[in-house]
Amino acid sequence: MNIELELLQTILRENDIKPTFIRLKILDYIEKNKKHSDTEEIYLAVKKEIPTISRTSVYNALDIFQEKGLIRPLFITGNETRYEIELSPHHHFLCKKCGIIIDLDMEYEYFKKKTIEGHKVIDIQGYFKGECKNCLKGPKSKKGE
Amino acid sequence: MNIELELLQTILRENDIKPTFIRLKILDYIEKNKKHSDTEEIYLAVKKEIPTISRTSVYNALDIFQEKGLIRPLFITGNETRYEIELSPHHHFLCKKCGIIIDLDMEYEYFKKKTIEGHKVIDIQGYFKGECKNCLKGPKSKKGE
DNA sequence: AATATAATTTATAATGAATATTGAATTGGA
DNA sequence: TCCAATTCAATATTCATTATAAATTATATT
Repeated sequence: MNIELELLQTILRENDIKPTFIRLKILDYIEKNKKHSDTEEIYLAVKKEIPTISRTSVYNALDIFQEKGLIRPLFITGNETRYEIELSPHHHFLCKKCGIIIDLDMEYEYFKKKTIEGHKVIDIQGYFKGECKNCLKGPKSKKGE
Repeated sequence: MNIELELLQTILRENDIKPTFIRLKILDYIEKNKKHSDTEEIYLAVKKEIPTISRTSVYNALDIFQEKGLIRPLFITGNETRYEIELSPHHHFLCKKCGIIIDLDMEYEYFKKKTIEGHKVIDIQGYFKGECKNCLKGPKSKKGE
C-alpha cells in the first residue's frame, strides 16, 4: 500500500466510509485523473487493476462518495453523469465541438450566498457551453477525425 | 383554430418549421404551462387531445424546437431532460425536497459575455439546488405525502 | 384527378445509463 | 467460533432516449 492510498484510506475513514480496496481504487482514479469521468470510464480504468470488478460496485462507490460529499456529479452533457473531486466551487465549460469539459477559475459573489430569493442553497452548478479555445483555432487541431 | 395557435403557427413558420397540428399542440403546451416539463409530461398532456400521438413525435418535435432555438433543455435533475420556452437567460433553482424547479430572476454580468477564458460561449446554464422557500416553512406544506 | 415525391407520424425494437434484487463473500463483534 | 451486518458481484429490470422501418399525410408535378 503506497502513501497516496493510505491518505485516501484516512479520508474515507474520516467520512465514515469503510475503505475497501475497490473504493480506494475508484477514489484514487477520480483524484488522479483530472478529467470529469463518467461511470463507464471509471469502470474500465479500475477494471485494469481489478479485472473482476462489476459496474454495480462502481455505481455503489460513487453513490456513497457523493452522499458524503467527496465527489460532485455533473449533469452537463445531458447524457451520462460525470464526477469530479469536490473542491472549492467552480463552473464548467463544455465544448460542443470536441466534448472537452474545462474547469473555469472565475469567482462569483453568489458562491458565498446561503440563500437565493428565499430558498436555501446547498449546491450551485454553472455550465457554460460553446466552442473551446482550441477548437476555435481551426480545423487542424481537431481530434478523433 | 384560435388566435393563440395562429400566433404559434406564425412563430413556427418564421423558424422554418412546418406548423403541423402536433407541433402546434406541443409548443402550445410548453408555452402555456410555465413549468419545466419533461417529455413524458408533454406526451401525456398532448395525448389528451390527440390520443393517437406517439412518444417519438414528441421527441422529434422537441428536437426541432431546440435546434431552432425555440426551447431550451434543462439537465438539472440528472435524470430526464426538461424543457422551457427560450426567453431571456436566467438561472434555475431545484428543490431537492419537493422537486420543484423555480426560475430565478437574478441578473449576472456574464450573461452578456461572449467569451470566457478564451472559449466562445453560446449557452449558459446555472443550477442552484437546495431547499425551496416553501419546504423551509415546515412539514405541513409538504405535498404528495 | 392521378401519380410521384417528400415530409411527418406511428409503431416497434434497440440501446444505454442507472437501479433493484438476490445470493455469496467478507467482516466485525459477541 | 458463531452470528449478524455489511459489502460485493452477477443478473435482471427499469426508464429515458434513439434508431429503424412502415404507414400516413402533405406537397408538387404531370
